[in-house]
Amino acid sequence: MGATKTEYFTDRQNKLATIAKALGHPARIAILDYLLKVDTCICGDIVNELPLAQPTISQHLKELKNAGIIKGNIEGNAICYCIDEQVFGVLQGYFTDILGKVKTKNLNC
Amino acid sequence: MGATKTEYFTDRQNKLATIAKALGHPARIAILDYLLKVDTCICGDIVNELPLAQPTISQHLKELKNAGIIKGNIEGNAICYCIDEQVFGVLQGYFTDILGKVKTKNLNC
DNA sequence: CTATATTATCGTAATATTGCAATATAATAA
DNA sequence: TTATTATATTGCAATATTACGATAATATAG
Repeated sequence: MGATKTEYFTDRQNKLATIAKALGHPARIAILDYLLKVDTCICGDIVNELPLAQPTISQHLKELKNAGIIKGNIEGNAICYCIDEQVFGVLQGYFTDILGKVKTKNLNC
Repeated sequence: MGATKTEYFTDRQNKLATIAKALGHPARIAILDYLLKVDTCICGDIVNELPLAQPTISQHLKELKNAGIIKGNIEGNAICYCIDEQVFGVLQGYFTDILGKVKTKNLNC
């Protein structure tokens, strides 16, 4: 036990959960905030911006990348990270859908 | 080590991460899907809808409730759960904001 | 070649999550 | 009162996540 039973759920449910899970850590939200703040997408200074050790940030970046939230390109001896806007389109679509359903159904507890 | 260092991040970052984390499990996405599918918000049959044991579902419901994603009211000997649309408004705002920034900045890797 | 700089990976400890059986709690029904 | 029904809590085992020091890998600079 202890492992998520992904086989019991649909692809869509698993995919949404994967994206949400990747966003479910303040350091990763902070990384996205920083990526949005800087104008360039050469992001070799994320390590200096966050109060976490370099291996930890590298790990968080990897998770964001695995979930398809950011993309990374090798640029000389640095790596250029930037947000993959497609994923946010998917998420926004999901929430818009939920909001629409909630409003038309007028569910009240 | 091992615990998330929430004290290093802003309230907004922690709050967003908490909501996203709560959505980061397929069972909890499935619960939300079901809450949207049924017309009533008397939801005592979630246990029969999902392939998980009753204590597990109770735990997932608790997490969704703690994150402010659903609300629950006692209704006789059952409990009526429904989605709290406010949270989705917050999330949608966040993603709309991100999408706007990404598009105006034209970040490409 | 030898630094230096940047990022990734390995190994490991601390902590959190997931899932369920057993049990408890609370409201209603008989 | 004693069922019955619905949900929550406890306790525990299996697994995952978080964080970091040490080290590896890769590219550039000198």
